[in-house]
Amino acid sequence: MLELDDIDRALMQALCVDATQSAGALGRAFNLSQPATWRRIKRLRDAGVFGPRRVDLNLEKLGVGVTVFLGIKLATKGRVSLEDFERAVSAIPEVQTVQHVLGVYDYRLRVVAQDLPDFERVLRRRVMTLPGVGNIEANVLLSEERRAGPI
Amino acid sequence: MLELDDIDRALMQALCVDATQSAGALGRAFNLSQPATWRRIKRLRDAGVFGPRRVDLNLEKLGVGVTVFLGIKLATKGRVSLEDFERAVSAIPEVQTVQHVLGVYDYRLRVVAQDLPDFERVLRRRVMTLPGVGNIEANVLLSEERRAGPI
DNA sequence: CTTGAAAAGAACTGCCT
DNA sequence: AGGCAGTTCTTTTCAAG
Repeated sequence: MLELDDIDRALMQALCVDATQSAGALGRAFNLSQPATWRRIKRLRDAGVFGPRRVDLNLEKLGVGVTVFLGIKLATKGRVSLEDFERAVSAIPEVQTVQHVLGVYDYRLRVVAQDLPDFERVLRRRVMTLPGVGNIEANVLLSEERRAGPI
Repeated sequence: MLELDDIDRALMQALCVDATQSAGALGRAFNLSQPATWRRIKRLRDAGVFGPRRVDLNLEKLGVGVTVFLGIKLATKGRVSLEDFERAVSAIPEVQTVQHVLGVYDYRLRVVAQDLPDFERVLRRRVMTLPGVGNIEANVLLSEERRAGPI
């Protein structure tokens, strides 16, 4: 198992927030030289702790005004209907994330739209017509704080 | 307002999935030269459509086995109790994301833990003792598909 | 728009404490 | 383990067609 000290954790956290930072810049924050920092990052990378690097979109600049979380309970379950549902939901461009969950809902969707009228269109014409959909609950995003994680 | 053509959209989408790709590599996918691609990306970047670049953590490698979404309804609302709640929830290291929402819940939390017993500890000792908490609903993540977005 | 080349910066290596 | 000095590679920028 991988051993992590406080500096490793701090490096991971910093890279989660902004992956653009170079090894040199990161090192200065911890009084480490560029190669020392680089070696630590390489060790973490080789251990596979880093997943994909992605860039977030600034949704406001793209005319996206509302983000809504939908909790969906399926009416009919079973292997086939799950796959049908997942295939159909993947075809909706406004759906950013599809999470298969266990609990109150069966699926949770993160959906974006330009405004509420636009969201209503997506909801009525795309989401409510998905195969097997039973109950739908919605939460509109007001604000969001993402953090590095527990490590 | 920023004008986007299909290539711009495809570039954005590709960068959302993997921000490591160089302008040259991206360009080859669309039969564009490296400088042409680079200029398009720079134009998008200057327009502010790209938010922070982050790296995802491979939670399994870090001993994190379960991800749970909590929907929380506050018992007492008002400006003070919201701020109290947000401050307290930010102090829980297992909380990855805090979303203030409008609808069935007041807050949604993305919480990670090593396993279910560990999650129960977090739930009982940290989450259920948060100030103002009323009702809590949980969904355990089974699988997740993230996509580029609606643009 | 293209190709080609130069400048800047980051990544990587070896050797040393 | 960390630091220093150097090399290599990529990214970024510019010149010219």
